[in-house]
Amino acid sequence: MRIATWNVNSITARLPRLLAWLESTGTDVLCIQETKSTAEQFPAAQLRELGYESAVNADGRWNGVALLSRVGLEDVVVGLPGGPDFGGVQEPRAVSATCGPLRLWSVYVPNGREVAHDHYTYKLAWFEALKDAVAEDAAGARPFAVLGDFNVAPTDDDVWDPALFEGATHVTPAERAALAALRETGLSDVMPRPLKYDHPFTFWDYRELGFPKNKGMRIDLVYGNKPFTGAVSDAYVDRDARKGKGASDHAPVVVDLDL
DNA sequence: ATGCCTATTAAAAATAGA
Repeated sequence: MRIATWNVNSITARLPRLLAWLESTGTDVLCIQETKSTAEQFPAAQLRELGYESAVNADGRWNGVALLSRVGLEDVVVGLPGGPDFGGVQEPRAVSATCGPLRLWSVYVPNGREVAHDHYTYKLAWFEALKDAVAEDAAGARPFAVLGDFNVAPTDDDVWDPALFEGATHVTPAERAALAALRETGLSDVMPRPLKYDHPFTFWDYRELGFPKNKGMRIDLVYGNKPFTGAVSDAYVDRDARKGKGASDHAPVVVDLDL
């Protein structure tokens, strides 16, 4: 089975690429982030023509997540139970479902913006709620994984120049401690292979030649429990999907499983 | 070439991304 996670930066703008990518890679389950759509605008019909069912949590121009599956999609949970509000609302940043033998989450962790910003406090609270929400499944016997845009670089090796990130979000001890606490529930970071260069970056800014100069970050992660990681046969970042006109600023992380 | 930011909302400029 092949599963993947991809921050598409607008499902509407990315739809032609997304459909072609699903067909060319033969992906069975895809976790999507930043649909930037309402649930009504989500192209469920076109995806169904390709054989995928959709579980969507989306409400407008920002955020939005989804799960696509052609191996079953059951017991869908929309949202992060116990998750914090921002601006008085629960933003659409999580959806989970059972896809064949797997229990999976698609998550879009809040960015944080700046360390002094309310959004950063919100980010840490969101991580705390995520940890509590997944703990039981993480410790369970069923293959389980949280996939998505975590908006944290787990180590200094996961940014192209750690010195440039001094004092910025995505690299702070508190954010990395939140990741460690999540792993403590029984999850491990499934490290993908880079298909070029030394680091499996998953995001490159659109500005200043980020991609051609490989000024990237690894912030799109796959956190799986033991039954999940034990079934992993390969994992890689599909950097080809970041090339050319009309690309997202994130590349997909692909995981192959012996399941 | 992998190439100097993109998407949305809304009708110009603001917001968000990281």
